[in-house]
Amino acid sequence: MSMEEITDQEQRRREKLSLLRAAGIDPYPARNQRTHTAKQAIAAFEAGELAADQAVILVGRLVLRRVMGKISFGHIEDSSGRIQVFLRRNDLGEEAYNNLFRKLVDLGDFLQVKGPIFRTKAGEITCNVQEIKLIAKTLHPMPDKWHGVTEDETRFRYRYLDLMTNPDVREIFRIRARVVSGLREYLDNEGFLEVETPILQPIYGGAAAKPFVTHHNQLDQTLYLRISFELYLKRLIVGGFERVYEIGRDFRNEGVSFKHNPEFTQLEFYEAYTDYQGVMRRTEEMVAYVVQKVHGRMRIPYQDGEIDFTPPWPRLPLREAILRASSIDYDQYSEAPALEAIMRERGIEVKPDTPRGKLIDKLLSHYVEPNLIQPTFLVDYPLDISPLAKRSPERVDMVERFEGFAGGMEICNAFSELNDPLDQEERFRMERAMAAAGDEEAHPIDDDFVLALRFGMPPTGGFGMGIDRLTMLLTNQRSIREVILFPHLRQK
RNA sequence: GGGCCGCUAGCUCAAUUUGGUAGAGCAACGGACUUUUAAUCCGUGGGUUACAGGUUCGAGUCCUGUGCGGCUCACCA
Repeated sequence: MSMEEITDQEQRRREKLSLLRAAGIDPYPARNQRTHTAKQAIAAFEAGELAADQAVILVGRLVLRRVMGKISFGHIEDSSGRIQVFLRRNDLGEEAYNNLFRKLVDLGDFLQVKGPIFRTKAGEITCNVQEIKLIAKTLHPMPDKWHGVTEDETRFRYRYLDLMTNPDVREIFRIRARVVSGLREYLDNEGFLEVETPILQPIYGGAAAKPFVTHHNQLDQTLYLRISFELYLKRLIVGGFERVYEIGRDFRNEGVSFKHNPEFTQLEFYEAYTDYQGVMRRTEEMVAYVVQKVHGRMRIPYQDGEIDFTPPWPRLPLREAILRASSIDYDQYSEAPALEAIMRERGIEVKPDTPRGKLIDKLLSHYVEPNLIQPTFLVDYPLDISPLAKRSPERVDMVERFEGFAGGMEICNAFSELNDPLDQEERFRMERAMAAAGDEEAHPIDDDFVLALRFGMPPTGGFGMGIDRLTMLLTNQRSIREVILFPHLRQK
């Protein structure tokens, strides 16, 4: 789309702008009037609340126009919807009808119209316009009135055009807002305190990811955009809040794909005096609450099928899930090289010297994740990819952790939080060893966080969920770009 | 980062199997039209075919490179 050059069509609109000004009409007046939205006017008419000669004042964008000589029909659109307008030269006069509406008003312009509501012969509820006022002139021609814009690049880069012409897209973002408010409502009702923690962090942590790096000029300090909220929220549990949550943006300096955007919205909550089992129950209850609030039912369409969010969701040990899907029992391969070898035999690309936990994670995403369409919890994860989770009492190499899946995607991750400061210190040392061995996503040591744990943190369950992915599920979208208003794109 | 696909008028799309004057609908402009529904009818203008090279008498079409986008693999959530 060319935004740089002035096309002949835009040139004509600019000429109209001059003609309007010459006629003493302000094309961008500061004020307008309005008595009803389009939807309110239609509802009031249908309810018989409007007298036959009672004028309403409507505003909106002119989106369709049918000029038939001395009468015209059109549709104006506001955020509540569209309403038909009917204009007659005999009512409006030559000046307003011919010189303004027919000659100087274009599709896309914002209008204020005043007149009574009636029903046409064809049965459409319509405003019989007696007065018309231009309240904002557009200069660029609008997208096709029927097809709108369809090319993804145009839709994302100029999202306003997408929203302007595609009602389904507007609906996605209305649902997204209800998802977020539903989560807040659930957590607020359960006594969770909403908090805000630093986005600019001197030490990043709480996830395995590469950060964005920035710099504070005056303090001459390196800062990282957060990759999670975890370590700060746990400090608040140490401080005595028992239930806290944050909804906000995380930043990860990694690849972009249909399910990854460099910045994405995350919900994390931490709850003292519970464990990962308690968090699992809360997760299915919370998601079910949101699904019910957004859709009014538990079964919703997704891709070719349906997803049923009715709790309880199946719990399946990670080892068993992988065993079933691949017939590989990773407990039979206690050393990474052996596991690596069998994976190579199966034709899975594996980098040499990948740690065992990462191999298991790869088995999960390769064999299991795409097939987990119905909500499912996988439980009991390897310790070496979970440096902040509490050890399983039964096995030293496992932690009390689960991930939730639906629609073939991971949507959440949670565990019994590690609150043993000395164990945490040791885990950080293991991460440092991995970093030394070349793992760019190894968790950096955070001594300040360990200090907080030394002051004592109660047993705590913690949880994180990608809001974008939950929204994908609840709006039946296959790409994260469809649920982020301005997804990341390369500069043109 | 690798592989595959795409980019044509303001918008949506065409353009005979290596090639022969780049078209349509909507939108715009001029005209007709007092109950239309993506109004209809008559007429007119609008293009550096993403960009840069190359092959050819001749390139939207074939070749090479670049940019942007999509899918996919790798990486990840």
